[in-house]
Amino acid sequence: MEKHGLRERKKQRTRHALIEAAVRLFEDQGYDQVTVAEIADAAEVSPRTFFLHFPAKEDVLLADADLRVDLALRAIAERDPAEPLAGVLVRAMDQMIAHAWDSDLPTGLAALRARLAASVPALQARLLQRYLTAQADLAQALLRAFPGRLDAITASALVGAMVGAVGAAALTALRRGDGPDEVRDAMRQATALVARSVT
Amino acid sequence: MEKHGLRERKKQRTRHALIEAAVRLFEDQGYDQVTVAEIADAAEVSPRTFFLHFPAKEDVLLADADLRVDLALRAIAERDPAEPLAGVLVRAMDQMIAHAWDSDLPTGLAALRARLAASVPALQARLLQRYLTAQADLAQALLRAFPGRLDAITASALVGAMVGAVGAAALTALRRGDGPDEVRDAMRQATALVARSVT
DNA sequence: TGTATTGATTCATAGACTGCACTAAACTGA
DNA sequence: TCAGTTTAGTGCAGTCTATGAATCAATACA
Repeated sequence: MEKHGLRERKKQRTRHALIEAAVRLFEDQGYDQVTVAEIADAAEVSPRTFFLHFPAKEDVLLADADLRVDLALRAIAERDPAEPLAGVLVRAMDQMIAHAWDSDLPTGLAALRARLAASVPALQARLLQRYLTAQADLAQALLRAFPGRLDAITASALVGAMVGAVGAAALTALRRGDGPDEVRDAMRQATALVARSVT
Repeated sequence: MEKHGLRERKKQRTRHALIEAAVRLFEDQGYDQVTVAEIADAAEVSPRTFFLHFPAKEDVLLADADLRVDLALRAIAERDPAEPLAGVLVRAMDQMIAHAWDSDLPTGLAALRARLAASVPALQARLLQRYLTAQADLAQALLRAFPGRLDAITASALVGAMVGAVGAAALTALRRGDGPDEVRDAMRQATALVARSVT
């Protein structure tokens, strides 16, 4: 999996420089007040290069979202054949929640992203959109894991309910100023709620 | 509530002209291929005027979304005190589903919007964003309607699950080419599924 | 070493969206 | 009917995101 040598390392370095510059500038001045040109400038890189690494301005803050989805997909694929549907679903969601709070918290990225995502519409929208495409993959994986038990509509409705519930719970917790632990608990509570609809 | 005379009527006329022109052009050429300038031109209006009526290009297709949310809100507010939580939720969602299939189907707007929303990221994002703000309103209404029964997290998780499930079910049905009736049934099935998590 | 990749740059351009000054038409009250 | 006020719409200049094309320069690899 690991790509080779120096070239790749350099690429990652400018990528990180862009992310770091963006985070710092966003923290100081707010999302809308910072232009892509300024981010590129702070990272000592051409503005064009920014779009070589990220398809849009928002994505600089969503760099690692795909990774989480892979975790959930693996959780579904590697299930114990005896494990019930509800258990698999909850475990997959827990993977994502846990990873979010493990990997991003130390860097402080999670807090910033949460704050910005709650207040900047463009970012909020892009985040939701990511979740939506992830939903399709998760639903398909679930359908494959329980072929006789589920149809396509039920599988996607189930995943949609999970993601929708967790997202909504997280957002309301964030909006009322809860700390990371409380937000995580709210998300877990939401998964438990939806899990009850699967008997 | 009704604003007075001629001025307001003229304003609505240009608004409708813009919507109609946009829909027609989108249908013919696709969302990305049509510029705001072309829409304005077809509506015989200045490009600047477009943004006087709609905050962004996407919103010309989402003109009536708020109306549906009001229906659901009213369904929650005017509930029979004896009606159980699950019943109120299902009824509120049914209101939105029914209205969508009554008002937009005849005009063909629903089909176009669904098709475009599935393929145009910008539109998808804006649509999701609308759902999100609607969710917050619905959750609040639900919380008010069942003060002792629910907390803020549970209320928003419940609404999130409903909207998420219905949205996902509709999208998968649309993606596999189902007709309007089948899509509506898929949405109803999703509401029933989530309703089971409320006991 | 020589050649092919490829990350990054520069230049040019499209298109969404905004601020501002302005016109003309529609409302208001006497 | 005639002032004065409001406001939908216009025109223009400008900002910012995003993309395409040509090019450079450093790395990879034969």
